Amino acid sequence: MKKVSLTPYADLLKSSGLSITKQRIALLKALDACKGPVSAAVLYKKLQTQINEATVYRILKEFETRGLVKEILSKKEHALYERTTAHHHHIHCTSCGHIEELEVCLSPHTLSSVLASQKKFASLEDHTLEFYGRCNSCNNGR
Amino acid sequence: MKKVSLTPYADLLKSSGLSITKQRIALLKALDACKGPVSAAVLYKKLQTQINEATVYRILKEFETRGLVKEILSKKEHALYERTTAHHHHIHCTSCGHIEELEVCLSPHTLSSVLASQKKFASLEDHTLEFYGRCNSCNNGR
DNA sequence: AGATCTTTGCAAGTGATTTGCAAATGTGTA
DNA sequence: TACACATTTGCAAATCACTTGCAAAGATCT
Repeated sequence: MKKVSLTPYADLLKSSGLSITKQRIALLKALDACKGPVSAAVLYKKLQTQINEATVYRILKEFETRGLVKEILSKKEHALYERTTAHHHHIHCTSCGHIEELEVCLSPHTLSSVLASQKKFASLEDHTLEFYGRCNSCNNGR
Repeated sequence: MKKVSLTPYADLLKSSGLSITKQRIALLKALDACKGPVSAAVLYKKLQTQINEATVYRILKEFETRGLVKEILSKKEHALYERTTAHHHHIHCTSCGHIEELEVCLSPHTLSSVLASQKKFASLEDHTLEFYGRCNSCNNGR
C-alpha cells in the first residue's frame, strides 16, 4: 500500500526528527511566506493568534539545530531567519534595511586557500558573507 | 613653534572630532591591550573602576560611528569590538569561541563582480566575512 | 484508548543595552 | 586663567530580546 504524505510540512518535520504540531507547521508556512530573512519578532507578530512568543523562539532554535532554518546576522537588526535553501549570501541596504539574496559565493578554491594559508584551524564548518550598501531606491531618494 | 601632541590617544580623539575625556582614552587603551575582538561586557569588567557601564556602551557606539572601532558579529556571542586596523576577517572556533584574525579577503575583482552581477544596489559600502570551524586544540581534545 | 513522552502557554526571570536627568567635565573665548 | 556654553558622565530605572520553570495540553506508540 502506498504511503500517503499528509502535507509537505508535516513530512518535513517528520523527516527532520521532529513531532508534528500545528505551531511548527504554522511557523514553517510563515517563513515560506516571507520573501527574505525575518526576525523572530516579525514572525511572532504574524502568528500571535496561533503561537506564543516563547514558542516562536523555541521552535526557531530547534529548527536551526535541525538545519531547517538558517540564522543570519545583520549589523542593524537582531538575528534574522530564513528557510534553508541553496547556500547563498545577502546584501543589506544600510539605509532602509532591505535585504536581497545574492547568487555569488566564495569559490571552493578561495575557501580552501583560506584554510591552507592559516594552518591554525582544523576544520572549516561554515562561513558568513554579508554585503552592505545602498539599494537603488534609497540612493535615488537622496 | 612646533605643535606638541599630548598623547597619541588624545590626538586620535581630537582628529576624530571627539572631545578628550579620560573615559574615552581608557577605553582606547583597553581595546589596544586586547589581542582580539572583545565584548562590551569584558571591556567593562576591565574598566569598572574607571568607567560606568552605560558609558562603555555609549563610547563604543560613538567610536563605531566615527570609525575608530569596528563591530564584529559572532554566532555565539553578542557584538564584539576591535580597533579599526587594516581590513581583515576572522575565523571563530565553534567549540571554544576562540577567534583568530585572517589575512585573506575577497579580491577586489570578486567584490566588483558581486555588484556588477546584481545590479540592484547602487553602492557597496562594506562586507563581513566570518569563518567558523574547530581550532586545533579543540579538535585534538575530542 | 491509555500510557508516556514532548511541546506549549503563561508568567516571571535574565542579561545586554539604552535612556532621562542632574552633576561633572571639557572647550572656546575673553 | 576664568567664564559661559556645550558635551559627557554616573546613576538608577527602563526597555528589549530572549529564556526558563512548571503545569496543562497535545503528540506518539502500542
